[in-house]
Amino acid sequence: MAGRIGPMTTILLIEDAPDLAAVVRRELEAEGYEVLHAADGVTALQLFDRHPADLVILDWMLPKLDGLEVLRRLRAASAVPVLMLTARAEETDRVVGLELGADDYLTKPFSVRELVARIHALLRRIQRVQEIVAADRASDDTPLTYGPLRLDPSGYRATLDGAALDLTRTEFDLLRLLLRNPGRAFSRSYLLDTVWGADYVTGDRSVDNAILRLRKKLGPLEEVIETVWGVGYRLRPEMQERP
Amino acid sequence: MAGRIGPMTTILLIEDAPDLAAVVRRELEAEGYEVLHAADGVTALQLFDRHPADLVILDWMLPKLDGLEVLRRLRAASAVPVLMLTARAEETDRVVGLELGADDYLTKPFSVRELVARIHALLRRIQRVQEIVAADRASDDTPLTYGPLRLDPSGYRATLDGAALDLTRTEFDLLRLLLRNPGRAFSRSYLLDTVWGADYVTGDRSVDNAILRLRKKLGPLEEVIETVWGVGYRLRPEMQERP
DNA sequence: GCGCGTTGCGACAGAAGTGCGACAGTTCTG
DNA sequence: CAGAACTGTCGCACTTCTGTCGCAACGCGC
Repeated sequence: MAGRIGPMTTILLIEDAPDLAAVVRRELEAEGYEVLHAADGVTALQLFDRHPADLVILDWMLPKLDGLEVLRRLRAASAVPVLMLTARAEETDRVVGLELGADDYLTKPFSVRELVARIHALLRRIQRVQEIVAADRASDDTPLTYGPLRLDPSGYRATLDGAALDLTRTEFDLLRLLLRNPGRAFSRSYLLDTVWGADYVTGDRSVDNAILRLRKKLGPLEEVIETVWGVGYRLRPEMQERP
Repeated sequence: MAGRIGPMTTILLIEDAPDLAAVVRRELEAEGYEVLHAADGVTALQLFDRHPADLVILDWMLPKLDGLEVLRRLRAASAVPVLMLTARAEETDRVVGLELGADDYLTKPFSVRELVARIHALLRRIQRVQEIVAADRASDDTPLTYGPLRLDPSGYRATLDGAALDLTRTEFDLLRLLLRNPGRAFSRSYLLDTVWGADYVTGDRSVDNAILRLRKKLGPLEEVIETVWGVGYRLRPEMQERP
């Protein structure tokens, strides 16, 4: 098991079956997580309100408020990563769950080891995003250039061939992220997490549109934002100068 | 189905009924597994100590040490996947077993066919967990090379002799997996689990076709993806340079 | 050599992903 | 408070991808 750093990671477990809940709790605590437990949806939401967790494990079938509704309400206020537990019979439903913003799901019966592995992976993913965001926010007032394009983060100003480019904040942030990582492909969800913010909830198509609008403003340079089919977008790597 | 890859997968069968044990053993061996058998709990633990198996089939009712106790002691030392056989269908027993870390259950009487299916599923699931953990450890943005071939995972970009290779996401993922493990043979089901995703349902021929398309795009390099007859595919190990 | 299971491969249709215009709700601005 | 700017959603067309199918070719055991 890995040692935790800083404040303990808190996991909210929403599960009505006492036995299963006990198993999972013990296992997670053994892994060094702090575990909060709620046996029904209403309690869960109240609990989350008072103690925001870093991750939520959510059973699909719940008394009072079913998992789907809990997810919906959670998502109304927070972008906390959610792992859903579903029974095999509800196969089709899990699609709905994912669409509503669950980050992962596990089908019962599952092995606790798998649950733990997925939680690790999920938290790691989140953490990575937060690090990027932090690094992105911090420092870096250095102007960025890409061909005739110039971005001045400190003044939130962009110019193309010396002429001012009128970018909105979203467009600017998006372009800045791309310019900082030329050649790297970003998925839509990644962009949502970093540019829009980890607790902003919206659909994938927002990214499409932001890209669309950004491309338009870039005019002849629009093609430097490449579409990576099935993945996301990428800034075409600046080629080496040569005679 | 397809044969096994690499070193043989070993299954420890803990079952006191001789007839049942014989049937199961025969069936599993026909599937290409190596089967160790113990008729009671004490023998089983000793055996496991000397020959760690890849999976354990554990009968609930056993002489000397009952299944639960065996499971408990197994778990004290190992995370080996365990499939329990129980005559009782009651939920409570399942929970107790789950609590102790069994990974799956089968209620007697069961069909051997189902047992085999579940073993396959279980092994695949475990493999997937390891995959998740591994992927989690190595964020792997390191470019991969193989002769004139170059893969940049972070940019989802591939080049051959410096020229861009237009690969699909699936093709890219597939090639990346191969490049990460040159010389290792992958079965179709493994590829389906890792490249396509463990819960994606499709036929084996999808893999064939993906390989076909990938080979085409590789042009003169197509032959580096070797067919391992009756098993799957493999990237031909890169040979040492020589004049 | 024969038969059987496996693989290669082209064709095709359906699925999935994307570009883009239009619109409406929200926020900003004067 | 009205108008402008911004941004998320939706719908549609279009492109690209990919699973399936049928048949041919191949490998392997007998």
